[in-house]
Amino acid sequence: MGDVYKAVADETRRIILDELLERDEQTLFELCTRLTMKHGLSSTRQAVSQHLEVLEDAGLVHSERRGRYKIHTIDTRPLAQIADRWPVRPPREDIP
Amino acid sequence: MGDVYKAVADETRRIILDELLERDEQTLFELCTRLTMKHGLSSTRQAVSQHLEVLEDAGLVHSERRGRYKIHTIDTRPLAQIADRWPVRPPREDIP
DNA sequence: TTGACAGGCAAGTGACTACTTGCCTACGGT
DNA sequence: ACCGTAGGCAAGTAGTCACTTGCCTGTCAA
Repeated sequence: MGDVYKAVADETRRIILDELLERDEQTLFELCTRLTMKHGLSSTRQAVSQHLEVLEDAGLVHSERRGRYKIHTIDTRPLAQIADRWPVRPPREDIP
Repeated sequence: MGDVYKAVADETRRIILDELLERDEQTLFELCTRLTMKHGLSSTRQAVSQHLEVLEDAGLVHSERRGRYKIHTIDTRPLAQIADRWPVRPPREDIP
């Protein structure tokens, strides 16, 4: 099982998650097209494919083959461990 | 301003955050000692110092000089943007 | 004031990582 | 059957990152 933290450490992978959150169940080519069109990224197909592999290892994306297409589905649940590990609250204020 | 995602991408930095969450306001040497004793990490002082710098750039740690000591305080608030960006909910289930 | 302690600065190194390039496999339509 | 499309499989490369090493600065106690 891959590292969720390392998965979201890359900005391109974060944009892929954004894109899948906005429109779930996209193929590799759809994602490539949208990354170049909407986000101005000039990533090759292989680059995006490798990013999706990392996201899949982290459990953030699931994939399913349909004919000659590979459909990618987002799963944000692994991100919950981040919020669970360090509860968000204001820092200690030192008032002398 | 540094990258919060890159800051938590490293396991040592995550352990530092754990340690600061359990006991806030530690010096560099205290953190070094606890990392080696409690977590079995053999990090040098400079390594931990550089990690703290990354965490500070990301806004996750604030530091304050007191005499010859440097006190480190945790601030988990920058982590909220992760939960905000991708709301955690179950993935789409395909029931044919 | 001198030595010990807490920390900083900066260059160098090895490992990892994002990305590319080139070629190959599989499925579908005509 | 054949061509085009969607995707996979490496190997190679350039850049980043974690970590070390060596030396320097500042602070407190005796």
